[in-house]
Parts: sequence; structure tokens; C-alpha cells
Amino acid sequence: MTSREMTTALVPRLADEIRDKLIAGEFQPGQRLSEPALCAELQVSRNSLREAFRLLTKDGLLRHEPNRGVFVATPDMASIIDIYRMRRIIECRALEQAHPKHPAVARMRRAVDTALERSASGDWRSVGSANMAFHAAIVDLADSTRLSAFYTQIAAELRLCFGLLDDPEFLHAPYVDQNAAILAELEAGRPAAAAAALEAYLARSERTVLAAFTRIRENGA
Amino acid sequence: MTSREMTTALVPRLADEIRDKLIAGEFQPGQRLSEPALCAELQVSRNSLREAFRLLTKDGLLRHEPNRGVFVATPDMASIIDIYRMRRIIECRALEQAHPKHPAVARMRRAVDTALERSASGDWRSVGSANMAFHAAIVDLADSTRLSAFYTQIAAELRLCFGLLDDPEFLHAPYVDQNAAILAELEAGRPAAAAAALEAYLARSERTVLAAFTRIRENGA
DNA sequence: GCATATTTGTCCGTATGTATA
DNA sequence: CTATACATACGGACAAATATG
Repeated sequence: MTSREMTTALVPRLADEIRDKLIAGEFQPGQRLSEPALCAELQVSRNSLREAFRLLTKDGLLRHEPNRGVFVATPDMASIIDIYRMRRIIECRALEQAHPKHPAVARMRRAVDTALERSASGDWRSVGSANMAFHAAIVDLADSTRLSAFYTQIAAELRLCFGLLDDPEFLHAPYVDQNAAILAELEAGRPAAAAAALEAYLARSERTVLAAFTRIRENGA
Repeated sequence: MTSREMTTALVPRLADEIRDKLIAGEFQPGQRLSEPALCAELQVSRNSLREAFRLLTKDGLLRHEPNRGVFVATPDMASIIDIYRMRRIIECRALEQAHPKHPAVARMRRAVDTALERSASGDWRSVGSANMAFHAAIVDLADSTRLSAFYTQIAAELRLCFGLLDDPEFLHAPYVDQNAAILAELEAGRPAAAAAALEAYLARSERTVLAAFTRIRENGA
């Protein structure tokens, strides 16, 4: 080792770096990630890169084929359906049993406000981020760090799905108002109504994503 | 490589092996796992072992301290509370929205039957396993592979908590009948009643585990 | 408080099996 | 079928951090 700083652990940082590239769409889904190539690009050893690969594979962002290498995960319709099933279970229940004064409600409010703001200025990428933050806050209502961590992981996978689709306005714009309505019900002390609204939201969002996905597959392949 | 078989990947197998040792209570919680020692014991290289460590750390079974090594996770009361919060969210909802003819119901039935059988013969360790299988089957009712995988992971952590406690009969015996009652409600086409019974089950189980845990801490420390 | 031994973090080189051109 | 490229796994090396006397 010539001159290294040793600030924080290398491997998690490496995993974060690759994760960012993935959700930014820097790699094509299904693309193989060559170890030597990435080692050169990121200036790390093969062992370190492989350890980072393991973490991302466990996150579902990479797919590992024995003796063939790692590939960028290709979200398919089964994944989308699976993810939305999970969201219905977790988010709806967390919302239903939530206390209206829970600190996460304030984060939901902030997310809705930013989404409204950014959608007015047409910054759909930020709207998408605020949308994700809103639903992460819903999960936080359940007060389980493990559940929240799990949701964060799945959210990254969902972002990968979104990255496959092109039109971010079409994907996020219709849901700003629905989120606001869900939040209003909760703030008004009607968690059951909020949960019902969320159920409808998720059903509609799933249909939209699946439809967009189908269109892509028809055009692309 | 001198003479190896290369059937399946080494690292996941390694992780499974260590995981089994962990939930079997072969290592004390908080104990440091020395890399050289385990390398010698398991006959693997340091690099392979370290990759397995990463996986188990992500599962929450090991804790990593920079430049100090990996330690067996020490479940505390906060973890237990967190895990039961998560179980209430996921299991109750999965049960509530379940179809009584779902294939996982058959697995629930098998788990209840084996638990009854083994509790009659006093094999409390097997009763515990059947109990875990029962609740894993409940999660499978939601038909989300991601959710089921997540639950499997948390279940391993919960088993680590159980391993801290001694009296397995006290820990599992009272719940065999409750599981049977939950299943009966579901099979009778009353998922809401089943979910309510599960809610009561989880509340009681959490109290039992927390109480046993408190006793341990008072005696042990 | 200091010197030393142990252990981790990181990287390299290499041998072998496997997939693909 | 051969050749190439690559993944898998091993062992060794050295710096940095920690633990020990």
C-alpha cells in the first residue's frame, strides 16, 4: 500500500458508488460488469470489487451467474408485481396503525411540499425523489429500523425499474396530489381512510408502471 | 487449487455454515470471530471467509468494527421490540388478506401437526423449528419472494435471540395451541379473526421473550 | 507511556475450472 | 476442437490499527 488515507471502509463506499451509478442508469440492465474493467475504472483491487459485488447482489441490484460474472439486474414484470405486493402489505399496514402525531408525519409533509414545488417548476427528477421519500416516511411510521432498512433496499430496486422507463413526468406527476390526499387523511386523524387511499394509489401506480414497461419491451425488443 | 469439486459456490455455503453455528449457539454473543482461527477451522482462505462475513453482517448476525474485527451480534431488548413490530406489520396483514385455499396454508397445517407431535414427545427444539416454519408460511401467503426472503433473514436474528434464552419448553410450548387456533380460523374462511388471534399471539410472545431476556440480564450481569 | 506482537485492511500473483468465440 | 477470456479460490505480502506486556 503506497499512500492511502483509510478514512472509512473501502468496500461499503465502493458499493455505494456502484449503486449510485446503477440507479442513475449509467449501466444498461442486463449488461455484464467485467471485473478487470471496473477495477481499472474505480482504481480498486479485484478482491475489494468482488466484495462490493456480493453486497449489491444481496440487494437485488446485481445478478450473479456462477463462473460467468455479475450482471446488472433486469427488472421484469414479475419483480414489479412482487415489489408492489410487498408495498401494499407494508405501507398500508404501517399507515393504518399510525399515530397522526408521529414524527415521520412531518417528513411526509415536507416530501409532499417539495413535490408540489418541484412539479410546478417541471423538475420531475426531484419530484420522483420526493415521492420516494414520502413513501419511505410512511414505512418509518411503523418504528422498525429493520423494516425501514428493507424498504430502502427495495426502493433502490424500484428506482432501477423507473430508470428503464423514460417519461418521468408521466410516471410521477399524477401522484403528487394523491400523496397529498393520503397525508391529509392521516393528519385529520383518519388513518383507515388514509390506508384505503394508499391502497388505491398503489394499484394505480402499479398499473402505470406495468403498462409503461410493456410498451418499452414492445418497442425495444 | 489442488482437488476441489466446485459443485456450488463456496462463499454462500460458508455463510450458511457459519449461520448454522450461530443459531445453534456455538458461539457466544459478543464473541470476536478471529479470521485466522476460523480460516484454519473451516479450511478456507481469508478472502473467502471475509466475503462470507460481509453477507452475515448484512443479515445482522454479525457486527463489524473497523480494524477490530467481526463479533457475534448481541441481541438487545431494542432488537426484540423492533423485530416484533415488524412481525405485527407483515404477518398480520399477510394473514388478513390471505385466501384460505392458498398453497402456503398446507405448509401451515404441516407445521402445526409436527409441532403437536414433537411437543408430545418433548422435543422442544423441533417444536421451535416448526413454530418458525409456521410463521414463515404465514408470510408466504403474501406471495412476495422479496418479503419472504426478508422474513427469513429476520427469523435467523430472532433465533439468535432465542438462543440466548435457556428454557425452550417455556418459550415454545404455550404457542402450539395458539398457532392451531389461528390456522383453524383461516381454514374456516375467517382471515380477519385469524389476524386478530395472531396479533394477540405476537403480543404475548413478545412479552414472554422480553421477560426471559430481562431475567437473563439480571442473572448473567 | 512505550515497545512489541497480533490482527485487520488491502492488494497482488497465480493456478484451475468454465464458458464462449 | 482449440484457444482465449474470465471467474473462482488460494496464499502471500505489507501498512495501519489495536491489544498486550
